[in-house]
Amino acid sequence: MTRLNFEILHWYEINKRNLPWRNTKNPYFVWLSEIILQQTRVDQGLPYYEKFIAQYPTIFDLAKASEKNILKDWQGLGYYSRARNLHYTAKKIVQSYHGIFPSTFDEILLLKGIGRYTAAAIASFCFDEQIAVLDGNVYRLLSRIFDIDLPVNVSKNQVEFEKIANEFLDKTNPGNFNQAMMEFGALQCKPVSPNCSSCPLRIYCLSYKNETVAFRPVKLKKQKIRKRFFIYWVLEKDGNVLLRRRLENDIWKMLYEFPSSEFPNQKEQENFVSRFLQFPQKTFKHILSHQHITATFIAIEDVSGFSFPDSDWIASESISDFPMHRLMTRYLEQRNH
DNA sequence: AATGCGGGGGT
DNA sequence: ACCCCAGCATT
Repeated sequence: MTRLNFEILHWYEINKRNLPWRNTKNPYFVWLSEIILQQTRVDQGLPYYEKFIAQYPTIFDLAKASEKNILKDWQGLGYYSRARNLHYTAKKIVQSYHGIFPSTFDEILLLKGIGRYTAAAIASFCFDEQIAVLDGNVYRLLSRIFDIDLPVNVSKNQVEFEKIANEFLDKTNPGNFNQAMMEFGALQCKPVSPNCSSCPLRIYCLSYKNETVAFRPVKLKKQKIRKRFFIYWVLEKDGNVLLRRRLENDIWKMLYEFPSSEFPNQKEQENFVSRFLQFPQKTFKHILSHQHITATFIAIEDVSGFSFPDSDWIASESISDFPMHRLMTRYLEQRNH
């Protein structure tokens, strides 16, 4: 145990948040929490975790649920493939493992929806395996402590970071140390304006010494944002509304929405919309990490002789039974006012 | 090795 | 406008 390890563990004992998945070694609970927390802040994921634990107390409950209901409970959290893989893996563990969660990194890694981070987290938290987790917090913390200028988002460098992380790992209690590393990154060694002035690692931190804290971790380029232009048809007839499910390999796969059309650019969308000014319209700008969507909802009451393939009439009052994406719920919230 | 996948919060 | 978040699957 180095002085650095000790300082991190000491800081953790004093500053750690009391989170429900920290009070258990049940791999089902830990797995569920880790899937929810992938690319998701604790504050955002916590209510979903509580809901899933209440709704599906065991992996058997999750396995026998319908994908539709699981997606419904996941609604609003994003990255919906997480929910589909969660369901797939629950069924897999019940059918092939008699409901017993595999207990080693190598076995856990084979499960769908579980990569190197999540496998290491479950193996170390639940089964005390000596393997370091490597998430955004740990990349940042290691980059700063050792002033590493290797880009963290280049897969070749992942091997090097894993080597460093596993050497750094406190082998006496790997699960606790892994959580301490992530908590330290999340609360103390924050991405922007880290709290160096009160940092117990300051005297050991090479990037602090070299005044490169603000430039660590190094990341290569940024992804380009795609702009998209949608029309949504809100078609109603006899208290029913037309709904369809997105089956394409695209955003919001398997979620429900109104029938839609897409346009290649803003001009074509505006030209089209302008032909329907006699109907109520509402336009939303919806921001995803990787796409900026402009969507115009056109409401036509009592349509007749209008039909869309691959869509179905749904009773208006039961629309909330269907898992939908955030753009849909934004429209529905606005419409109810 | 590079790209796509949500939504919320921060600066 | 840009970054970040308890990453992963696909190509």
